[in-house]
Amino acid sequence: MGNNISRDHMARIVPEYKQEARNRILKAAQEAFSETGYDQTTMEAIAQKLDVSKGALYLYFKSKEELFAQITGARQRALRETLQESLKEGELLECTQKFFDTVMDPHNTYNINLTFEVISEASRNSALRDLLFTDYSRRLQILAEFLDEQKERGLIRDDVDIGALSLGISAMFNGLMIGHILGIEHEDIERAWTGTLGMLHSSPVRATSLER
Amino acid sequence: MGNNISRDHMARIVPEYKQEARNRILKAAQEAFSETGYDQTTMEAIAQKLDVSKGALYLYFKSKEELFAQITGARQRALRETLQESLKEGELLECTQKFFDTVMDPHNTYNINLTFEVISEASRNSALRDLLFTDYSRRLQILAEFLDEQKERGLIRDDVDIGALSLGISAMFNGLMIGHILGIEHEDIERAWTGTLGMLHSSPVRATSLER
Amino acid sequence: MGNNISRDHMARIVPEYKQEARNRILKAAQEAFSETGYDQTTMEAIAQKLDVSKGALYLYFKSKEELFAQITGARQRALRETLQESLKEGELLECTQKFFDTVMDPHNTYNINLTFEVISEASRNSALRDLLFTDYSRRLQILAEFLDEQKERGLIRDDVDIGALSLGISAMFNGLMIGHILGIEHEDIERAWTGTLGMLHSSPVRATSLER
Amino acid sequence: MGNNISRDHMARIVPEYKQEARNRILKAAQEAFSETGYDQTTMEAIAQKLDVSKGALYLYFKSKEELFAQITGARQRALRETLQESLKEGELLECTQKFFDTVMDPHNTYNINLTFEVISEASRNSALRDLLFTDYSRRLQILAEFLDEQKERGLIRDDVDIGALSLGISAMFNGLMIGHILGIEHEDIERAWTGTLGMLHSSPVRATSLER
DNA sequence: TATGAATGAGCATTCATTCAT
DNA sequence: GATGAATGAATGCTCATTCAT
Repeated sequence: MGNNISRDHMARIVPEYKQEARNRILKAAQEAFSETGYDQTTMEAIAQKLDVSKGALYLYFKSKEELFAQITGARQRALRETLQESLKEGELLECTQKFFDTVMDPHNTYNINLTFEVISEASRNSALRDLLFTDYSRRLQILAEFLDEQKERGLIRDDVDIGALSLGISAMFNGLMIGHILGIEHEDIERAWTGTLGMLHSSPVRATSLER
Repeated sequence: MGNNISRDHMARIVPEYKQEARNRILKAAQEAFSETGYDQTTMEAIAQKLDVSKGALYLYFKSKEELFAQITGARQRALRETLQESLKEGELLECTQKFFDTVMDPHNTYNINLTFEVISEASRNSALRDLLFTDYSRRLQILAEFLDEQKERGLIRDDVDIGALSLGISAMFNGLMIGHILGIEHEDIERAWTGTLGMLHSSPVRATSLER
Repeated sequence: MGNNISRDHMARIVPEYKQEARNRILKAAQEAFSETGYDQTTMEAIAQKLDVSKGALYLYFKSKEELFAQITGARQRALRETLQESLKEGELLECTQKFFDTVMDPHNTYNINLTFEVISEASRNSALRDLLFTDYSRRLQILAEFLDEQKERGLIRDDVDIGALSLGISAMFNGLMIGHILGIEHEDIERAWTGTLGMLHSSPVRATSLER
Repeated sequence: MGNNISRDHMARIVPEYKQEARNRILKAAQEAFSETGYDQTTMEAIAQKLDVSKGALYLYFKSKEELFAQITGARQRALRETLQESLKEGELLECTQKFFDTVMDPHNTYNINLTFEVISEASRNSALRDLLFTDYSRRLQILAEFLDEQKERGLIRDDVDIGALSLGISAMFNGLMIGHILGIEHEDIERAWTGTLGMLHSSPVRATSLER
């Protein structure tokens, strides 16, 4: 009788305890939400995953809604960091491939299924929508800066509209995640990703060859 | 007291009556689901949209779940038809633009919001997932055939992997719908769509010109 | 399976059915509230008294709070009517005695215990307080008019402040109800009521006798 | 970290400490109960008023119920003392006026609102009811003795039933407290109190003096 | 065919109380 | 003595579904 949320991991009195407990809940809740969806996931189910009472969850989050919001926020941050990390150096194909692999990696915390739960919810919840919009814009900005640099280095044709291209690329990525959820083979998705990006990428090369 | 589902539109005894009533329900339900999401939409709300009793809905559909499934099926069919219609003749950019405009048209029955509700649900419901997968594959097939034809007509480079390209294009389309939901301006989305497709498209043209 | 709230009393389709059902719920709820208090009374308990499901209650009242408010309103109306009825004709002692007996009558719908539940609640709920204040004022008005008439008929001394007297009398009545709840014998309460009122009443008589 | 209940007021080891702590809790709890009612007041809220942990309350009172019972007991004692103090010397009107003013004084610890919370509870809890009955009887006794004395001094007519009168007077007082809660103006209440008592009081005096 | 009253299982949230530290 | 994390039982309310009429 009397488990505690971060069982045997940390003494209940140390200050880190609360943060650790919150994180455990966030993780379990993300898992649960991605398995059964926001509405169908009960607080009871989340508590059971942690072998803890329902009441305990409310010591850390004041409602199911807040729990979900926190998860969404964390996911957005994680996604942005992954993107920044991936685009640190290298060429377009290589970098996007890195991003792609990291996000698609099933061991990753970032759970793709949940993405559509969130988007679905955003289509009716303007606060959430605004949050996602802001984050999405920021990611587009990061990608656009990267592409600009590539352009300067002559790896992308001069006449390319970087704004359009970054939105196009990010859209394709999101779209492939849908394909992934629907059961498209990983190998097909990867081929589409590199193949299509390759087409985009190769054009300037050809163009360059023209200059000869 | 007591409207009936196809109020004065058709005699209740003729066989078409039943179909007509079903369609009215499907339409109201799709609207309701896209406004409030599957779980948050009550049968009561759907019934109220039709000015009909809750019980009446169960005369035509055996459960909320079946109602949703039927809607999904109808949406898939509609989407396929739109695609076929759009690709009937013309060139890539022109055809995809037509498709894009038709689907994005807010007057269209096909409600984009609902798409993510469905995908979200599919991520946990394998029967639904299989249904969507089949339909998605069929659409990819249609697109691939179209692209093949373009290739034969020399409008696409010989070395392009059509399977990858069709998946890439369709993914981009889906991804742009996400952007749309999140509030990206319609004009930006259109620019990304035509811009990126243009890049794909133009390369072979350049390549072709080289061969001369 | 499938009781209905006004079991065998009325067909479910007739329009009076709903009113009848509401009344039954109001009655059961009033009983329950007076037995266990507002907070401690569960909707479940009320439903059980009626041998009905909890959900059924919500077909007639949108919340526990509304149910309580309706009961309070009905009680206020009943009390006013009793007062008006009692003061229709006769002299002070006789009339107030009639009022007293009617309200104290345990067979009466008006449940005294509940009164203090309501007052207690009113001490923190200004909307309820305002409602009670309005009703109380109205009753005071009715009593004052009665006393005025008595005064004109010479049954009450000329120099008596009718406003003060009516508030004093009504307060005494309310105070005796408290005594009743605490277990003071009915006979003692009655003696206090008539005895004290008698003192008030007799004064003018004596005064009158002075005029001889 | 960790205030203790009688913060710096007293060393924790001395025996008085415990009593001091109890009193602080009783005071805070009475305040809380009168603000939000017994059921709606949480132990958490009481603890917060004292800037103390919930658990601490249980070191001094074994349950919420006991806490409430102790408060009730203290209130009864205080009320009796006030009554005795007020009736020590002087005439009826003067004495009762003193009592009235003391109890109604908002700076008084004795919180009127709570009275009805207690009565309400008593209507369903026989142990509490018995307690209140005993105390009430004792107060009636004190008042009766006072009135008897007044009678002997010829200030009250010989034929007055002192038992009835004391109950009547005390009831009127209680009833006026209800009026006070409902928002009757203080001045009206006072007028009713002195006015009605004045009638009781003056009549026999007049009558008596006449008969001589 | 259509109604709408009724059901009953379910769920988020609250809170008095306990107890390891 | 004091804390505060954790419990677990409760409770108001909802809603898909059924069924008598």
